Amino acid sequence: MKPVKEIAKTISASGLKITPQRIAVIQALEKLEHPRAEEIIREVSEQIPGLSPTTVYNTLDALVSKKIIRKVHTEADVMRYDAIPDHHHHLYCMQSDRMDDYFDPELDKLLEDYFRKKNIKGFRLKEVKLQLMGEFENKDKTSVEKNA
Amino acid sequence: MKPVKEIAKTISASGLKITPQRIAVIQALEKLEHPRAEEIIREVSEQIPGLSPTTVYNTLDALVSKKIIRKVHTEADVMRYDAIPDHHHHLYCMQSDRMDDYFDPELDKLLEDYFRKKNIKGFRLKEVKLQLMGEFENKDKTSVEKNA
DNA sequence: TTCTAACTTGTATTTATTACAATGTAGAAA
DNA sequence: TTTCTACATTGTAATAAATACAAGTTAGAA
Repeated sequence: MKPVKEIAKTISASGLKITPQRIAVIQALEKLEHPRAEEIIREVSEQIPGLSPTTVYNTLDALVSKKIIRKVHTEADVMRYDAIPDHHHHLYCMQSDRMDDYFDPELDKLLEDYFRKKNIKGFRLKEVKLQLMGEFENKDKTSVEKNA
Repeated sequence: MKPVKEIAKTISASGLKITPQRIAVIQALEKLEHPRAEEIIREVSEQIPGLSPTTVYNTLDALVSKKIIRKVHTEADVMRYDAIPDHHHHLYCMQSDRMDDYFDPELDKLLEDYFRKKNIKGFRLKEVKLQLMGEFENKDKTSVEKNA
């Protein structure tokens, strides 16, 4: 676990104020593995009785905006559905929340070859999904179609 | 848009019963782009007044389990956080909801080269995130560490 | 045509997250 | 060190996505 001093420095360097809550949140983030907010709240509450869940949400948002931590696995907080069951990836723009399909058999082949050679210890790989994060160059939904 | 007949056949072939609600949900899925449940509910409600949101959720779950459609962008419905701001990917097991970090500079290099050559029309790519879906071979959290 | 498992509905809950007003405090400036 | 204020925290309440469940309905097999 990182020393408190170092954590404090990181917080301070980003322009945020150092508070016991923030330090504890970062410590929890390091101790737990990809925790959800609720787990962090539970963990931090042990050290800081009377902690408000709102504080944890605020803190997480603040840390994310300063790029000290990341949100993972999803950018939007809701489930989305896809009518196309064939294997494909997604282009996604966080600003607009727009998502387009991306087909690229050449890339799939490349990845397949790569992971056939590379063995990930302790993990049986079944499927590789890519999220291509970026920005769409115009608003027209049909402009990026089946990206060949 | 696919003809109703074909949609009906797909539903039937999977062992599910053909209902107006299910056909309308699939049509909505094709019309809308990666809709969230709420958008589907709104769309389908126009054709089927008195539609229950529960039906849409049930239908989506049924279609997903039959692999007629997919859930995208997230498998769990909650936000998760990551203390490591460095670029890395994730190993994820849907069954256990376990997620591990995955570092692979060689792969990143490969992808960087690939996308430098390949220009995605209408999209300015900023970051490539991989979700490696599969199963962990044992329950020990520390067994898959910094996967070299 | 009958019958039953499968499906839909509607209400009530649960749970994650956000809004907001009041209070408290970190840390810059005096 | 003390003061001061913008930034943080708290707590309550509201919102919204998703689920549970009991009751009624229907697809489609027999």
